[in-house]
Amino acid sequence: MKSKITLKELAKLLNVSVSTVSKALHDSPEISPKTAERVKELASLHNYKPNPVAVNLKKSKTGTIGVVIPNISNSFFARVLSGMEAEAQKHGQQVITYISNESLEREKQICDMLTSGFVDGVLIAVSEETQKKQIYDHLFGLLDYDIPVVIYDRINLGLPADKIGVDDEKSFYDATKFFKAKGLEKIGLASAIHHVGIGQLRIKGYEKALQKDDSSFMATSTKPDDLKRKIKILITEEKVEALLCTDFESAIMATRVAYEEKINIPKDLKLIGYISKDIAEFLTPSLSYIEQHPQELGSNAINILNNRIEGKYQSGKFEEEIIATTLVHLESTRF
Amino acid sequence: MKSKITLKELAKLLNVSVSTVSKALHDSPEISPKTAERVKELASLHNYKPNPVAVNLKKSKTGTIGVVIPNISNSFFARVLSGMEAEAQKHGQQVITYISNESLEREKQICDMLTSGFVDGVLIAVSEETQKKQIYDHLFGLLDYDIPVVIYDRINLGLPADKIGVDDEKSFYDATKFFKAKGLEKIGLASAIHHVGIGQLRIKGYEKALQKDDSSFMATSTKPDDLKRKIKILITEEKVEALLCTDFESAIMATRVAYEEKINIPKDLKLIGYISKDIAEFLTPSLSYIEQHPQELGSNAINILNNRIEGKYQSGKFEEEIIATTLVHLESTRF
DNA sequence: CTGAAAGCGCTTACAG
DNA sequence: CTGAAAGCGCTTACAG
Repeated sequence: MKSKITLKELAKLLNVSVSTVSKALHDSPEISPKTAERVKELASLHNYKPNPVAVNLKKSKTGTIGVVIPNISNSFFARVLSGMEAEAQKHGQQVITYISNESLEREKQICDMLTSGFVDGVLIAVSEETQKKQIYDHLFGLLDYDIPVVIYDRINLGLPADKIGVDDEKSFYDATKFFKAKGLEKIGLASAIHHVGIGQLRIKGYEKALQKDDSSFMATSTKPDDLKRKIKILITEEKVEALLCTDFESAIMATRVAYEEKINIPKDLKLIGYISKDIAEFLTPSLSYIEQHPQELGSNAINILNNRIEGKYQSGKFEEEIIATTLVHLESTRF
Repeated sequence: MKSKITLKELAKLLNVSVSTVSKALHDSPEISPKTAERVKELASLHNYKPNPVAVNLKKSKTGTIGVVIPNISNSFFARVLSGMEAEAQKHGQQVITYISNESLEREKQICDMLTSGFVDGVLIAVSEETQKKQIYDHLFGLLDYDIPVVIYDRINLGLPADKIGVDDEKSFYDATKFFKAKGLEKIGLASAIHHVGIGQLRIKGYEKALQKDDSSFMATSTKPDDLKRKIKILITEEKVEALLCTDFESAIMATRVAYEEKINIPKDLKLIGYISKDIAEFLTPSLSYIEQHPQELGSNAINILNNRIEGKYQSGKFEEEIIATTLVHLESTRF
């Protein structure tokens, strides 16, 4: 076992000062080529690596970014995290992950802890509970401590911070228009997240796309049984020709109801869901979905945060980036 | 904005020394109650929190744990991470996430970086490529630097480190026996991960459970089309009565083939998959699955690592914990 | 009971 | 070109 060697030990072995070693390893022009050579040789022989904790203390930064995730089992957030991690690596930064489990209490604890200075900046998607109760004191707490914060995905909260999100409204506007252009008249919507911001935006897009004389058909509920009942009414009684689903639960539930009621997808019912690619492609039939480009969202979030950290943005003015979605057609929208 | 206050500033305001402040905040018996009181009051007034980077430097530790994940979109690993994060929080530790994307090269970079001392210990599930090529030098690199490593989930590599995994072999042994007990004779297996350790263990469990005179029926391939073709043969020509699927891909593919061939699940074909609860419950029909208790795996992994870090285990002897799986029956195994 | 000093491992302005 | 010194923010053995 090679125990980690320090600058001091290296200096002693070389009979030079610690400062000389440090400068040599940083290619300082102050150091003679000969000395630099000697130092580097021994350093690489001993596999010297500077202690990051010491470097960070000296530089008054941590080199890490805190990411707060409401629910990691949600494949969307998992992919966002993946994009963040990849981008952070490029900048030599570490990603510390915190999972709020959609709980305000947990989110408060996390934010509170982050004010101690564990991270150089924070990326957060607020929990459902936080959105519902609209309590944002803990976020202001971070801002008070001058810790840069970028809000991602769930961005319509009116907070004074940089934001990056997905074009939720337009995605459903476009999807609805797509069906109308195909001549469908009864276009429905199902949602288990109608009570949260992103759900509302998607619904808004749907409603905007309908003409004044179009009726809207909505099945919304957070309770599976209730949602199922409502979707069943839409499909069997109202006989909608297409259904837009704002989330995983409602999309799967719609598939299920169609299966149970022997409604053929896509012949009798077209379906579009807000679900992730790996699942959409594997469903039976495969489900047309709205691609949100989560990895891109993640990597861009890191970049916005880093720009903020490096003072590249004007203070008091906030960035807001919206990522365009893509409607991907699979079997469930085959005409 | 409250800029972070330091011990030194606090000391100056109180007209005492830095040492006194530090001791007072740590409830040292050396300090008079009166002074302690004064110090704590001012500290809480200014919301003082020790700079974690400085504390860590002093204590020669980082307070963080590195977690290497092959694929975060895999819901199993997402849940494992969630369990790790929750447990780490209990110990006041931070989780730094690294995603290898099943790439040996990336995994090497990560391990190499971790030797610099970013973390107190590492939890790793090695990538598929690493397993296939059986190159473990980078892991020995970590061990050389005396960084504690716990290998999770993909544990049958013969490496000198603590391990925690799932009882892959027994899970499929039990599942096969279950079908046999129900009187089924043609029990098949489908796999897209037959080339990696955990896949092999699951297959082994299946084979062990078959009597000498039972035939085995296997459809294995990493290529979707090829796998589909083979599953189709099993279902339509061999007419297996039940199918055990070792992974998400094969489970979904089996559902799909059954659908396309108009084979009714569970009437004509029983299905069990190694997929996660949230997906299993939502499929149509819902898919009986093997629960691996990923969160428990995650939290136990943290505990093993911490025990190792704290020297609670004998060095040179390694822990190996196996978590028992549970077979959860949903619609696809209804008799 | 309080404080000066050393030190964790590094970087960098300054002196020589 | 090299090194002594100060300092990042903290903790703790030691002296008084």
